[in-house]
Amino acid sequence: MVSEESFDEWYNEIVEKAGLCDKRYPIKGMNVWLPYGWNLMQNIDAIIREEMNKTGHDEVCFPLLIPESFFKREEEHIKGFSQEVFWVTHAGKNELEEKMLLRPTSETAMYPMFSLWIRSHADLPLKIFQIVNTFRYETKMTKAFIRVREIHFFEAHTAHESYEDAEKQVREDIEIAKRFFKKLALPVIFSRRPDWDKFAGAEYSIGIDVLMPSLRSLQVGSVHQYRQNFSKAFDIKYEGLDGKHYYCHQTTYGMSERVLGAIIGIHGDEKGVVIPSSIAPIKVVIIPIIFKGHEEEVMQECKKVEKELNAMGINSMVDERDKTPGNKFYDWELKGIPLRIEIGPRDIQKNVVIMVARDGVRKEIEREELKKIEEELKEFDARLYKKAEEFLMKNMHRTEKLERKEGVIELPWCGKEECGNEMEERLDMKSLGIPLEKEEVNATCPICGSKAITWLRLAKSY
RNA sequence: GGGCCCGUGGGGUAGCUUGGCAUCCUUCCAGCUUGGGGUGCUGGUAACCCGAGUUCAAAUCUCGGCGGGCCCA
Repeated sequence: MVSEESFDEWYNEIVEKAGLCDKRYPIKGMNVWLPYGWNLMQNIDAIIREEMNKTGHDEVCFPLLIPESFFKREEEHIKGFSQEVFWVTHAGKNELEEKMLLRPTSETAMYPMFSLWIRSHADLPLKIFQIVNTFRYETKMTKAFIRVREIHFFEAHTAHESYEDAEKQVREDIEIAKRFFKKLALPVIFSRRPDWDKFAGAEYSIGIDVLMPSLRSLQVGSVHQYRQNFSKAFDIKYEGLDGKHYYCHQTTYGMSERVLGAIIGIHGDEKGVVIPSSIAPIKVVIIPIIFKGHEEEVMQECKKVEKELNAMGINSMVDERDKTPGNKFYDWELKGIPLRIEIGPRDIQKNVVIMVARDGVRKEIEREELKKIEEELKEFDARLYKKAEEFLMKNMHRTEKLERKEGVIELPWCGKEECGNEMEERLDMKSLGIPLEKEEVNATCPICGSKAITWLRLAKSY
């Protein structure tokens, strides 16, 4: 893992060096996705798409533009976003009769349509999602994948008959998130955000955070319970079994390319990024070790191995470029390909291949036992997760005294906003929120001294 | 919201104080050579963020814009 001090500089360089994005596009916070980076993002999307399909969500795609009148319907929501929306005010030279905005998120685009779609309890639950770009005019410093103005956004929206149904959805979202982040070898923390930091318009919000090597937390996802806040504003009603009309209960679940930012940050090292096999476009790269007089023989063997691996469903590629092997090693390590196989004349003679994992594990594998590679990929992912989890555990501190520490701190909290704010101020940290599982706290709030009712997590965050 | 620093070939830089032919490394392209951790040699392509001002003359000085980075609230 990259050291705390050098992390930010390392990150800024590596995203370009590894071919993930090009930051030279001249609009702040809008970068070009390069083929490799986009490929990774698509593979991440494919995992969440699969989870959505498994849990009965249908994919949709809403228009990018939202009329001003839609956007203005929910008061809290506007307050939260009005400072950062991009407006479309003209068509050619003519001013528009009604301004339109680029969606900063899609509640206000979707919910007027929900109101048309939902008629009776038989239409519920409604579970949809989309993966689209959203726009937020960030004034702070931007950072590739972590703080951008055009966001590659996944958002799931659901509508339910009752609060309890919506609560079930929240629990399902958490389970989806657990499976999702596990596949990416990312250990995450779920926290119920304090009220002063919840999503604009939500009843409550659950934040999903990771801890970056800089010991700052990064929010990589969120689940919101809206209760009837939006359905009342957007008139989303259904007819119940009793013939009466009720407002729906709603939830959302959102994530963005920050997930990729987290993968880069948490798994990466001095050599470059490290990609878990679950999303690696190429899982095994084969490097021919050519010597004069053996060119044909080595290349043919490499291609045979490539073909066999691909037949097993393991995406593989022979690097045929006219470069020296060492050069190729550095190249693929920079890009974070999980496994490398080296084949030279010596190996052909011994009937083996040399396998080197991106994290340094090196093995000789019998030519007949290539299928072991599948297992090696799984073990590689498992090692990534374990290492990241150890880092997180090492840097989560539960303490009863108000003292500055790096990473994530959990302090006993009485639940009062003023005490939470003072903790933030005195520690120079932000609240992540409280643990989802209730537990007894036998301690007192370090600010006011009254009995604590929960733990409050704090961290410096991105 | 407030403050500070920076912008020179694709990437990294020197030059800026004291205005006058733009330095070096790397990448890239061609050829030969080499090939189990950045092979060597030869040749080549390629840059002063944008706009205005001062001046005989601006990468260099002044102002504005855009972009990048850092710190504080």
